[in-house]
Amino acid sequence: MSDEQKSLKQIIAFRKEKLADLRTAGVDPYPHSFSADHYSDQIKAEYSELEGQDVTIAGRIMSLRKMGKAAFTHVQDQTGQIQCYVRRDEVGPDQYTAFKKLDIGDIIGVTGYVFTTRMGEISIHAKAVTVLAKSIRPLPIVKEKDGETFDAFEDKELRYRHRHLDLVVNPEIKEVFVKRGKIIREMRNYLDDRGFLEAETPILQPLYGGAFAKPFVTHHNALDQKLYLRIADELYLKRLIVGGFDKVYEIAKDFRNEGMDRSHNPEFTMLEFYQAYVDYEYQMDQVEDLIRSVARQLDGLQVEWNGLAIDLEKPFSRRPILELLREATGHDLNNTNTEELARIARSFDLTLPEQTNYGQLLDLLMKELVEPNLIQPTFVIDYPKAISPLAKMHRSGDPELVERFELFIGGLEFANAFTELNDPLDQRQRFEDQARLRSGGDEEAQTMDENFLEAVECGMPPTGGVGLGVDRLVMLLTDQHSIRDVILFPAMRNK
RNA sequence: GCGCCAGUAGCUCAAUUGGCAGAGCAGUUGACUCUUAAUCAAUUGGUUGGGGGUUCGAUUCCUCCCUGGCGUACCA
Repeated sequence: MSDEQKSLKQIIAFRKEKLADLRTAGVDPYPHSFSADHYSDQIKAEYSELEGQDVTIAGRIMSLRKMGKAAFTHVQDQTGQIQCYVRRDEVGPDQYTAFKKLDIGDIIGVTGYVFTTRMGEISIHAKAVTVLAKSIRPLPIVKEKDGETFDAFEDKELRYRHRHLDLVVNPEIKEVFVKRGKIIREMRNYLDDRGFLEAETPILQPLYGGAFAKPFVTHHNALDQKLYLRIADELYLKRLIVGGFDKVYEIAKDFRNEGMDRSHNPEFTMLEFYQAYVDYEYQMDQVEDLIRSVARQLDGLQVEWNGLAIDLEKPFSRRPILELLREATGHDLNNTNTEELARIARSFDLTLPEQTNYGQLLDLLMKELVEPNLIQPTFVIDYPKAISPLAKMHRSGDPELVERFELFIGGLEFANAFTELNDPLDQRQRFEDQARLRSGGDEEAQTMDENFLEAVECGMPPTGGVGLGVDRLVMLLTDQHSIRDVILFPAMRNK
């Protein structure tokens, strides 16, 4: 492995020597604290007031140009970089000797007055340089001239595996994670302002449910019992609704043991919120409003994503799934059976899985023929009962339809929501139907959850519930096209 | 899971039909008190992702494996 390479070892050995030299010279290379009073961007912004004034900054050495008895260095703090001019006659021979032992990557504090160099760069003329942390492992060095970048650190694998380096060397990516923080904060604010309770439900669950997915399995030693990492928190949050909390939400890490690609990470963040006495129509309004409210905290309601201009301001359209499928296939799918669906799918050259059921076929048709075209925000509504075991029958009286919506933007699914099924007998029946699918080979069919059913049997108020993919919302609002670029430490194979 | 592509120094990349594994930056030593890819001089650094094979000789050809990227399938 590259860590074992001789030349890297050599570099580290040299740095350790310098570290020892510093200690010999009476310099503590790892002091316990330091007080800076300015950030680099602030000094640049307030240059006219600060010129000639003393400031103290702290940060990492990103470039170093030593010239005998003087040197220039760029120091990077949380806000950016600023150049420091260090002159022996100014800082004194002891500090200058110590300074000469420093490397790119070391953390230092600099006190000095603000000035502009002959080349016109706002800089700090150092009066004192303090070593705050010596680095012994080299940083990838990115250089730049006339807007051209040299030796960029851009290997995706290295960036994801060594995110600390990525953040140091490509500081522009910090913006994505700052925005991610804002998005989540605004979600909380939005729901808190409307009287929602933030709840925490189990991640380790004896039964998993609330979505169609394969779980991660683990084992509790003391209980000698199998546990699953949650795939959703739906069933627990609904128990809280039964218990009398009328508005609850959780921003939850969910875990699904499935493939990973640019829109799927095995652990991902989902916002789920449930509100008693409202239906899915109310929730459509609320989701629209929530997304707008979050977008306003960032760059506004006109969003550019993946080269697509997406308008979050116009009312999101609401289209029944069967209507969309009729437009896409030319067939009225009301009252179709599995065989007819399969025939239609084949007529569009879609490859069908060996074993397939009605719900999976509908899903396939949607995915292939409809979803990629749902660029502007669209609520797909009124799903077939067969693929919605937790959603309530449609008020229209159609025995095949439930009150459910999914939100699509840019061809990606962002939310899934129902008027929640609160008829305990119907719910039991649905679980039994799922169990049949399961024994028929559908691994993702949901499992009978007696504890949940018992709760519903105690009486659950009419409820509207929503699940919203947080990572995807971050992707949309930061114009990132891979989920790995909105997750600080995306899942990677063990090396 | 399947398909395509890639892996050479700490970083970014070369290496002709199979013929001594190279450059820039970083590092080391020295010079240099307004530089900014600092400059100048000298210099260190390699099990070419790993195993096996073909060959007098493999970074190059074959094969298996590892890792990643992209696409595709399932899922949000």
